[in-house]
Amino acid sequence: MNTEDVAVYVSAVTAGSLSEAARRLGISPMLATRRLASLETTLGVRLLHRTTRSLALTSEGETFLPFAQALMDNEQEARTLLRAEGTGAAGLLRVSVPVSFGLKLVAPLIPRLLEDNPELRISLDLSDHLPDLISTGSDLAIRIARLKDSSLIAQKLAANPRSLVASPGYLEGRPPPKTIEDLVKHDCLPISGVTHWTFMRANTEIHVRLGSRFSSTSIAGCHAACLAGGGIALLSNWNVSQDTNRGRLVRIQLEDAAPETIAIWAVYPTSRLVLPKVRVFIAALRSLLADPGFDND
Amino acid sequence: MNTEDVAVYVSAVTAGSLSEAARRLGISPMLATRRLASLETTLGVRLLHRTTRSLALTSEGETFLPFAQALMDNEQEARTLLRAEGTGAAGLLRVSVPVSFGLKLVAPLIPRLLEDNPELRISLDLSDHLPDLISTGSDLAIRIARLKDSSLIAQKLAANPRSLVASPGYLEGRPPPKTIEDLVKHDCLPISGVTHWTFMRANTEIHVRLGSRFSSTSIAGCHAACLAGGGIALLSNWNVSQDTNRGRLVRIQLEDAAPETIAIWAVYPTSRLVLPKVRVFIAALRSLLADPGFDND
DNA sequence: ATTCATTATATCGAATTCCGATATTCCGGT
DNA sequence: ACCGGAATATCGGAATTCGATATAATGAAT
Repeated sequence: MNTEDVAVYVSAVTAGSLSEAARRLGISPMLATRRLASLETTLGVRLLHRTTRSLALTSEGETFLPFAQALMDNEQEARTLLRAEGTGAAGLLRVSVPVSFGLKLVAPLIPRLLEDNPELRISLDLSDHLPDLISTGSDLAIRIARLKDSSLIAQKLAANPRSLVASPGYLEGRPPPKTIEDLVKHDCLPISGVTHWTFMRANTEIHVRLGSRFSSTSIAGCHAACLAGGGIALLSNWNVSQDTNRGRLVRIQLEDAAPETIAIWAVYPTSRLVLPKVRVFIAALRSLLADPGFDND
Repeated sequence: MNTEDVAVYVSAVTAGSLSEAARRLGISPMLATRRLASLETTLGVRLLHRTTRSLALTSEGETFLPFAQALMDNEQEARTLLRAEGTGAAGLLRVSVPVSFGLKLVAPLIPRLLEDNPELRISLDLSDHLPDLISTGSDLAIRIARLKDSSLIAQKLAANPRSLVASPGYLEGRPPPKTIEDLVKHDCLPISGVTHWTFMRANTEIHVRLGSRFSSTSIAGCHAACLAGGGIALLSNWNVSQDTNRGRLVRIQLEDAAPETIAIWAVYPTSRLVLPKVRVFIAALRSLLADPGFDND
C-alpha cells in the first residue's frame, strides 16, 4: 500500500470529488484517478462510488476511512518527529583521535560542526593509542590501523594509503632505496613497539624487519624526526601531502613493492544507538575523506 | 511511503538482519536492501546502521520504529475488516426488475447468488414500470431506458441494443420493411403510451410515428403478440436471441436507419451507502452483461 | 592468523510501471 | 438542449523496478 494513494482517497472524500482532491494535492485528475484505482486494487475492494458528477463512499470505503486517516496522521507525526530529530545533535561529544589526524584533519572540521550544531560541544582527545572508550567515557574513537581488533565495535570509514618519505637533507648523503633490500639498510622511523613494516607485492604481503635506532610513541614524533632528516618514515598520504608538495619531504617509490594500505576506522563503545552528535561528526568526517583531493590537499 | 518498504524495515529490526527479513518476507536480499534504502530516501534519514554482520537502529530508526509498527498493525486491521466485510452480503434484498429481464436474465443468477451468500434473501419484483423505490422499500431497481430521469440516482450498467423482429408467419403475407417509410405501413407492437420509435441515421435521431392497433403495458405482452404473428416489435437483443436463433422470430434490418440503443440502469433509492447485498447483486449482473455472448445466448 | 559461509550491496539489462498529453464519454446545472 | 467540468481511456516516452550476476565485507570457526 502506498500512502500517497491513501492520501488521494482521504482527500477525495474530504473534497467531495477527485478533481478537487487532485487540485489540493497538486496532481492531475488523471493521476488522482489512477492512485485511487491502485489503492482499490491493492485492497481488493471498491472504496468510492463515483460518477462524473458525484462521489460516494462504498461500505468498504466507510470502513477503511478511519484507518486511512490514521495512516495519514501516523506518517505525518513520524515525519515531524524525524525532522526535529535530524538536527538534534546536542551535548558533549568526546572523541579520541590520533594526534596528527586530529590536528590536520579533525581540527579544521570543528568550527563548521559547532556552527551547524549550536547545541553541540566537542572534547577532542588527541592520542596515538586507542583508549578504553567505556572507562574514559568516550563516545567515539578514530583509529588508523590494518584490521580492527575483532573485539572492537568498529566501522571502516576510508582506506588509508601511506608512503615512505624522507627529507631531501637525509637523501643528500645517500641514494634513495629502490628495493626492499635497499630499504632495510636505511634508518627507519617506526612507532614504538613496531619491528616490521608490511608491504604488498602482487597481492602478497611482505613483512620487512626494520633497522631502527629511533622510535616514538607518537606518529607525530616520527614525522618530526623525518622532517629533521632522521631517516625514512612510513606516513599516511594525507599526513605528508603538504610537506611533499612544498619539498620538505620526498616520497620514495620502491620498484618491487608498495606499503600496505591500512584503513581509517570509527570505533564505538557500543553497537547500540548511534547518537546524533556522533552521527554528525562521522558524517562530516566521511564527507572529508570522500573528497578526491583529500589525499593531496 | 510504501508499506512494503516499512514491512522490510520492521522485519529487519525484528529478525536482526536484512537477509533473514528477506527470507521471512519471501523476497530476495537485494530487494530487501532496496526497499529499506527506498524508505530511508523517502524519510530522508538513515534508519538502520548495517554491516554485513551486524545491524543496529540509528537514533531516527528508534524514533520511527513505533510508527512503523503502528502502520503495519493499522494496515493489517483494515485489511482484516475489509475482507470480513467483502463477503458480508446479508439480509433481504428487494429488487424491482422489468419482467422479461427478470425472467430471462436475473432469475438464472439467483441460485448462485444465494449459494455464494448464505445470509442473503432476495425479493424479486417483476415490473415493467419503475416503482417508487422509497415507498416500496426497494433497495434497487433495474430499468431499461434511454436516458435516466435526472431526478433519479442511477448508474449505467450496460448498453442495451435492440432489434426490430417479426414472426415468419407475419412476414409470409408481406415483404419485410426495408426503410423507415416501409415500416410505418406495418403493424407495430409498442408499449402502451409509446407513440413513436426512435431510430438513428448517421448519428441523427429520427422519431417515427407508429401505425399501431395494439399495445401492452408489458414488453412481454408485445413479445408474445409478436411471436403470435401480430406484427413487428422492437425488442432487446438479449430478449429475442433464443427466438431468432430458433427461427421463431426474424430480425429486420432497415437499410436507412437502426433502432436507437438504450441502456440498462441500476436505480438506487439513495446515493449514500451501497450495501453489500446490493453490491453483490450488481456485481453479478455486471458480470453477466459484460459477457460477450450475453446478447446472443 | 586464516578460511569460509553468509551478508549487504553494486551493476547491468530487460521488463514493467508510471506519467503527461490528448481525447472521449458522461453528468448535472442552467 | 446545451455546455462546462469531471472522470477516465489510450498512447508513447521516460523512469523505475527487479532479477541475475558479481563483488566486497564480515565475523565465526578453526
